[in-house]
Amino acid sequence: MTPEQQLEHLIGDASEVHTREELLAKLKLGRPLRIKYGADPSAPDLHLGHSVPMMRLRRFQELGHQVIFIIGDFTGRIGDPSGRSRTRPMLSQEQIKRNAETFAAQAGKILDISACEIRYNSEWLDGLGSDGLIKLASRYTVARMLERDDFSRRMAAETPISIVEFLYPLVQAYDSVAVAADVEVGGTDQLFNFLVARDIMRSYDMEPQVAATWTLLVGTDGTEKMSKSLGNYVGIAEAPAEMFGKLMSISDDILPHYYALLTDVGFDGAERIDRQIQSRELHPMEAKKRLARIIVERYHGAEAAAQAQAEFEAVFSRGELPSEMPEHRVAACDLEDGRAWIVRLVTDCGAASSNSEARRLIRGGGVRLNDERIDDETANVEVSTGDILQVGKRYFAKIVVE
RNA sequence: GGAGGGAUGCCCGAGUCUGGUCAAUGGGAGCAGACUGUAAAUCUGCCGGCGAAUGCCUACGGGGGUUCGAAUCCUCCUCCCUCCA
Repeated sequence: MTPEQQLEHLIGDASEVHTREELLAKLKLGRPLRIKYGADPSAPDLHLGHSVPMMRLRRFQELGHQVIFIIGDFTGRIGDPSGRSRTRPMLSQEQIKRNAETFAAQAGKILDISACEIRYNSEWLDGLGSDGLIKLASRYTVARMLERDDFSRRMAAETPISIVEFLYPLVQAYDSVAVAADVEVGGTDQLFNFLVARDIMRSYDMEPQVAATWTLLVGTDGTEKMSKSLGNYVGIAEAPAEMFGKLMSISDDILPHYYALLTDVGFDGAERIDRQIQSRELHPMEAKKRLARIIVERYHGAEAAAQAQAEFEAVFSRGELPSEMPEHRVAACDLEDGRAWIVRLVTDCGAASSNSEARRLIRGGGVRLNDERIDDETANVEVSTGDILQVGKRYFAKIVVE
């Protein structure tokens, strides 16, 4: 590949790059570039949102560049303001260590983790000292800090902004100095931080890193960005069936968005699929199944993906029972004349978190025993081994009396 | 340092002047049901906990108080915001 082709391959689908010219110049040097990616020390469960920049990192890696993961253990102790309206909880050192290990294990599903450099930023930040920190802070101004959209929004909304939040971009910028980053990649929410890093690097007489950001993946709810705390995520480590199901439940509207960011078809391919759907050549459900198949395959292999699809079609299209169901054991001595209170049954098997919730589900008609709806919350139902308890569309359990 | 405003359920936000009828109006999110393609849209119900139930417990930033009774009144504390310096 020529440097120009490499450029296109690497950042062709990025939403912002500062600057393409600089990256091209760096690629022409012919040496392995140092590609920085800041790993969140508080989110050990990676989801598809994380996979977007990571898939791009893999491309860098395939072209012989050096990927550097920065575990923000130091910054994790401060709390990260990026794109959120609330400061994060602080984490303990052991917690961070454990998270970093899960991170590496999960990231390894996307790229070659053994070829990555994994660094903790406490390595250089602990030794910085208060004078070092103040000197670092003197390299930037409050006015420039306030340019950040998140800060101005929070000022307007009268929500507090802590001073440490001003420090965070600086410290993160210092990471780039410490590892001599050539390129930093991440989501668009990181753009501000990346650009601060460019300024800070310049002030250290270093060549500024190239900042490349990709659109944030929208969550399964179709509106907010994918995040664990919003519960709209598909985890990389999730079981094939879960993954497949979650992907099938996304809104049609975001289907092209998912294709573009999560598969190799690219923006053009995603657009083509969208056109086929518009012209009714392709059923949206079919397009969604293909997408789910591709993604499950990436994390679990072709066989598991095929199985997940078959299972999905059986359970949700044809209304059959799942091939595997968790067993719910009931002690015979807890039964009266072979009967159990339906509310207890639903709560005990874990389908409801409280009796009140179980009552609601029952009243709402969401509970079935052997395919028969039970809507009386006071019912004492006869149970025996092999009975199937269903709560909502997705929860099934096989009852075992012992 | 001074002056003023505020803190309510997952989130937003009424209620506070004129104490009880407040588990607390309304919206959003969420859950279940109907319709479907486990899509969207729409419609219906639910939406603190425990109880078969009259009911009981916990909850309106925290403590103390007034009262038969407090989200609502008094008091101290904590935190946030705005303006001035």
